[in-house]
Amino acid sequence: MRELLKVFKALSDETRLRILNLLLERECCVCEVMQVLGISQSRASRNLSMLYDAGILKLRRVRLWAVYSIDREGLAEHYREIVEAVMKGLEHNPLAKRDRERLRNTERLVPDCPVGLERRL
Amino acid sequence: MRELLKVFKALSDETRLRILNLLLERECCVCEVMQVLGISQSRASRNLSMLYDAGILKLRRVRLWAVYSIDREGLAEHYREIVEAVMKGLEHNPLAKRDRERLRNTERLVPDCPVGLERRL
DNA sequence: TGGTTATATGTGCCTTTTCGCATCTTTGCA
DNA sequence: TGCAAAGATGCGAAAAGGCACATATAACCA
Repeated sequence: MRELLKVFKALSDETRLRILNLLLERECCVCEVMQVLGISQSRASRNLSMLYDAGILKLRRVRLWAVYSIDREGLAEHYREIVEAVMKGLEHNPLAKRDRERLRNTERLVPDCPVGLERRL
Repeated sequence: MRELLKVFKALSDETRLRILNLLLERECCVCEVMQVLGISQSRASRNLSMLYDAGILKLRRVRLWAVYSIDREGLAEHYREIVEAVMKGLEHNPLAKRDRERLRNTERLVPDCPVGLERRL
């Protein structure tokens, strides 16, 4: 019960749904999330942590970066279905579409250098 | 996005997960929920309303009773999958099992008379 | 070693959620 | 018509959640 609750609580926040929406496209580091969504660094970091603590994300460290992605292998099957439901639910949402587009227009930060990211956004 | 958020918010509360757990067994009226879970009338009513407002439940009125059940037909497919995930997630949970058992030991209230319910609980 | 960058976290403030209690509404029945 | 039972709801208090800001930590590099 506690585990299930943690997952649902993790998913009942707009910021975190927007983050998950990005990660459904591809893995992201904290600063990509923060810049694509236009939110503060602490906000991005903390919300990613919450999704991580709920077991939805996994973390890979590359040099200075913390690269988060959806933990499809680690997730129990029924949780994976919940994540799929998020994808379907956000497929046609305008804000989610815009976020995905902004992410696509952002050059990969990891494992390469973030030079110039500021300028592009 | 708002719709999805509403569903997840509806599911991120222990009381409401316990209610959903009961309704996965069978339809219930407010006073059954309240007595099986051992919670106040206003709490049962309000939490059922929240699940209803999120589109997860449907309502049928029988005489004085408000009989709630999971709205499997009305739910979009991906939401139905979320509800299934709740079922799988609570299958082996001790509290959820105990609740289901208490519900099974409760004689149907609707459409018959609730006489003696107090005594049995 | 010292500075820079990416991320994590402590703190305080504000908003939202949840609940009990009391009250109101509706329905059914005498 | 009047009473009783089931459910809904207004309200205030307590708890939980989310954020910005400041600061800490850790990795990398000159």
